[in-house]
Amino acid sequence: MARRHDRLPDRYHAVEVEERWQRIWADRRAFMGATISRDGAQAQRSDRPKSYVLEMLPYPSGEIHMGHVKNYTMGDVIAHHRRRCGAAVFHPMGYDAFGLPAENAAIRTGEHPAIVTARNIARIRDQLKRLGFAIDWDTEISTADPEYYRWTQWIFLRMFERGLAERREAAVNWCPKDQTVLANEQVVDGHCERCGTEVELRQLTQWFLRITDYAQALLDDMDLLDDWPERVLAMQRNWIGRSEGARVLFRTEDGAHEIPVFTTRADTLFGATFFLVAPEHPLLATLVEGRSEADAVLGYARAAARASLADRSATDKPKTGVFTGRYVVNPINGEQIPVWVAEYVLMDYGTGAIMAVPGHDERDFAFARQHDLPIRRVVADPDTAADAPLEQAYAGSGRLVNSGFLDDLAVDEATQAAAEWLAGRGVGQATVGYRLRDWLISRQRYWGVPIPVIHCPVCGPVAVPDSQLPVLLPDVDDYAPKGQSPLATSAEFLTATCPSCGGPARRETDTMDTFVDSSWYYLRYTAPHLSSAPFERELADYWLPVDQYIGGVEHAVLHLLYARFFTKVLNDLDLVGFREPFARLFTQGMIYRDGAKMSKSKGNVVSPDDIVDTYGADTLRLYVLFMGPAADDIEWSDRGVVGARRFLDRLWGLARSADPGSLVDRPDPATLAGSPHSLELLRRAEATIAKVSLDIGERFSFHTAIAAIQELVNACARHQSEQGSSERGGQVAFRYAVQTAVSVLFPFAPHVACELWDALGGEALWEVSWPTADPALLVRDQVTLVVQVNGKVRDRLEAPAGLADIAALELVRARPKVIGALDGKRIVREIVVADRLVNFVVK
RNA sequence: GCCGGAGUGGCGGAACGGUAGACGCAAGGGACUUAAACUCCCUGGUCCUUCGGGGCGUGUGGGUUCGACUCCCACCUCCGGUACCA
Repeated sequence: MARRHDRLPDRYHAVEVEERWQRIWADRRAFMGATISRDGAQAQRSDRPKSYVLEMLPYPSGEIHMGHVKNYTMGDVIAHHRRRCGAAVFHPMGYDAFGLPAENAAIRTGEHPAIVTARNIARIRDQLKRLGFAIDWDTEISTADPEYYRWTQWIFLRMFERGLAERREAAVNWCPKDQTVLANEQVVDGHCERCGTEVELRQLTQWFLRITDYAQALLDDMDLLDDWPERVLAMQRNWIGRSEGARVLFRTEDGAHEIPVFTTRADTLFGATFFLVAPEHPLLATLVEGRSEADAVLGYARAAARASLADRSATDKPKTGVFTGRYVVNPINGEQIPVWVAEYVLMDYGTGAIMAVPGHDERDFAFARQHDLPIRRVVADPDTAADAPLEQAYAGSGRLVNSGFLDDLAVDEATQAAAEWLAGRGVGQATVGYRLRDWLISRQRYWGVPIPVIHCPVCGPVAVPDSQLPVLLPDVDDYAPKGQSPLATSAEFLTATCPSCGGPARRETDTMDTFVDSSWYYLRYTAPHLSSAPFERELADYWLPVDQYIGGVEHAVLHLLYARFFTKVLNDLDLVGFREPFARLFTQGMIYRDGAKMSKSKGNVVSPDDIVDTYGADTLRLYVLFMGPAADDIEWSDRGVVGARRFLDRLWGLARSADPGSLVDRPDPATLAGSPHSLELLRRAEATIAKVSLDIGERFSFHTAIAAIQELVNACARHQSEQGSSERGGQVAFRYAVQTAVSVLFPFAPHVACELWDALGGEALWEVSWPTADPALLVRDQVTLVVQVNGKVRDRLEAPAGLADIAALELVRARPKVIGALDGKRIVREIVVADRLVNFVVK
């Protein structure tokens, strides 16, 4: 390649340098060749190890923010490092392009969401390119592209065939502002995750994906996720909420109905003094039919149904309830206990009915006190009498009392004995409950994937045949939500023929939750243009699981759980050969400013574009990673950016003083004998290689890697000012050190690194093998020995490395400070840590 | 309440059980400049000091160890997740 300058300009003009190298990389297709051919037909056969580096795909809201910059810079650093270490790297990009913001913009302006989205994508693509990310742009995808979403529909149909997608009535979360239902995971503290509006519960017929069928698998396979952050695993574990217990059958006093309950405390069955059902319990109306209590009970249930989710789930209010006038029989002792309806019993956990044991459950205790129901002790610790009254629920350990055949057993023994007893009589059995609920995916909104189903009055819901996919989004006049999907306003779309009986039918008008789209995108990248299938198994099995996935922790129980679920389903359908999509996960921290998350409404946003304009993309990339540990939340500092730029300026100046010339090999330390500054610089260069390799490759500690490069650059400057260059071999040592700094800086600041590498006489730095340190130069020949007396530092001295303990002691004892510190003391013990310290224990 | 994580200078932070504060920001002093900016050099935890040094310092209190920011126990504070889940 022709040199552009005879020498580097004396000033570093970042934007110019960056535009130049972005052009060169694009022209040379620098980051694309290693992946897959355009039609996705064939993976490039390679004996190199593969590395799939992926960051969570952005929602194209119009602008990228600092969080994106940090996210994609981290991925880019890893991709560059792995590529130069010899891996075949796959580093794709796409857009999570369906969703509410574009649709809401369309409602305001009348512009089609597709146009809004296309414009936003173009803008974001430009911004990403301007930051110089080494992305394989040939594999770019958009989830709103019909060629993508036809496969989202296809996967849905495979789930439908297997009974994993089903339509059923349930109490669901309804956001009155967005006019749509929401998944459980999208409700935060009773409010809509998107817009913050209080969520209502509505009884509706909706589409669900049966993620609960996979609750145990999602839990079990966490064993495969060693390299996931503990907190994400903990959140998922928590969310799935497995609890072991028993299902116990209670029968109404007239024997007409069976009502099962779930309990984790089967041992306390003798303590059940009343029975509660949720206001939504299907048997409730039947139980009170024709009774004087009916009005009160059903009125109570209706009021509960009207309450908001936040009100329903508040724990600090009185425990309300109404007696139904009915009784059930406790199977363990034949006792008849009254049935109440109570709001605190949830229809969607367990069976929607519970046996209440006020003596040993805090909530039941409160309810009993409130409504004057009996409280009976069935567990007592060794210091407590069996008939001691309870002033509060006792949930501790102890032995059973007042419990017939369970008396004297410990809690866990009794739990098991009770379960066995119930099972033996066919009135119960040990079982496992989960908190996880099925994934509600219907959305009554326009800008999403149409659910590919036709409703036939004769056949019911029928799958759209694969040959008719994609079911395209129709054009509509008005995108505004009106409690049903805008798709329903298109008569043409609505009218369909039943694929099964050929009769007139009606098309499903709901669209899918956008988290469905992003549950499989990482597979599509491996064959982004394939027209015969969502992906090709051979390619998917080659590239996946993702070797390094990077994103925000806010998706811990959303995207990350859903994607794991999808992968398991696809594995069970024998479409992929792996059970987990992301082998290693890194969750980055958020960037704050003025103590708050950056947001337009708070007016504390720093635009990446502005920083690039002022300092350059390399400075921005360097700074977002230098700010602090990548996993931590961190406060943005405008001044801090300047430091990153100053560092690049300093390196530029040093490279300029070595330019022009050609690359040098690592000098042989023997040639630097008698050149202490230069030998020291060489050692520093080697130590930097080792440190940066470790920090990028294993520790995810980018800020310390950058600090190490800064130390090397400082050492180069010192070498210059200390006349190190005039030493024998000093010029070569200096060139080598600068060259090394540029080489290892490359993943962080690729443009300026390429420019300087070019000036130093190198070529195509992105393809140059990652350097390895000479181990011989990593061991020091001079060390600082620390002398302690009783663990307190008393002296420090330079000594040759590798001294025997005796020699070290002798050397240290001769030091005046040490003599002074030991004067008049009796040495009890001497500890020598080779090449590190000597500690005298004295009295 | 339960689960997870974190507490180190003015600030972001560093430190295989072995020199606490690397690197950077901000600050003070100096050089350069008519001046400022840029750049470069020096200082920098804290208290005492006879200027040699010395005491105290990593949220608190204990413990293990020759030696603890690091390991163990108890606690405090903050952040995140979750919560009538039976």
